[in-house]
Amino acid sequence: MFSQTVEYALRAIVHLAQHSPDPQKTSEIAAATKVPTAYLSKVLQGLRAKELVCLQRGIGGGVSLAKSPDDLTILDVVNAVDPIRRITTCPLELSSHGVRLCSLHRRMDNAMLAIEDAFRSTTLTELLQDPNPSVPLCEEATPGAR
Amino acid sequence: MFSQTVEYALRAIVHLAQHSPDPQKTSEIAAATKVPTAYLSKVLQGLRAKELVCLQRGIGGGVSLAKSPDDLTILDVVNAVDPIRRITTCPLELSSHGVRLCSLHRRMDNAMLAIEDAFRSTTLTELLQDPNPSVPLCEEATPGAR
DNA sequence: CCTAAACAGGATGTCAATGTCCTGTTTCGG
DNA sequence: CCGAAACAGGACATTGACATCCTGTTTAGG
Repeated sequence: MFSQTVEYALRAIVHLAQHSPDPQKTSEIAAATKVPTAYLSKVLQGLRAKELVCLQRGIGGGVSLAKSPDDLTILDVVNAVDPIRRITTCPLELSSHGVRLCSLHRRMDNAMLAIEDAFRSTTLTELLQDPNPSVPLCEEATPGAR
Repeated sequence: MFSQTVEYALRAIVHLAQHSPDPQKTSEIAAATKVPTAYLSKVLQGLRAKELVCLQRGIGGGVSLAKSPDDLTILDVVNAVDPIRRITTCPLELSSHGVRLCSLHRRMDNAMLAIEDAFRSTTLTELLQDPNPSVPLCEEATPGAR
């Protein structure tokens, strides 16, 4: 349903948000998010192209969010790497369907609209503040030990 | 978002439902739905494996629905050819997340759940009875003007 | 029983997504 | 200025989705 690249991009952005505004090295993100380092590098370049992250070369460099976690939604990330393709015209190219989708494609597009809306309404900050015992990307502290 | 194969399968099923219970030849379905004939054949074989359609060889043969359009949902078709993969365990394999997904994956799974529910609640009969000026797969009659 | 109709299914081709590797370029700190 | 750190990006490998082609098998009907 969602591409692997979307999953990777979201993990990376979440990791960055957790450490915002400190820059993180690609290798650090890769290790923390269990994403192949070399591939993550490509994914991050895609995020930079959409100006979601800043990439800084050289010693002390790394990756940082280009905008506040308050202003960054899940949809921003998804659309940056693998845009949700809404159905805007009849896939069969029936001219009379044009903008007025038939019941089948109307329902399929409604499904995608629902996802778009859900993702647009969730910011990174909300994700991290979610009262959920499992913190994104993080193993829970083991109660007894540690 | 949805694979091409899902799109093709839905078109074929809709076409069959429109002509139910008469069997249709694969080539007829292909022409009506604008799906490559040889590929449609494979897709239909997948639908047969899930017992959604019956395939009959020889003269007078063809493809027919294996169940009533009343009992056939969009979800049945989607899951037959390209199942919606819900997120049931942490993709990072964090043991403490296990069944209790973190906020990120919880939201992603909720999105897929919403689609599942929407598709499960729509039968083929409902699709065809939808008060929509555009009939699935069919070009509208051109009424002189407009 | 023979033949044409119609599906069955293996072989093969193409392409984009995913993933790896290696070398180049930039940048900071000393 | 020099060198190590860190990203940049091209080349390449792998895999599965999508698609085509061709031959085989089944079946109804004359």
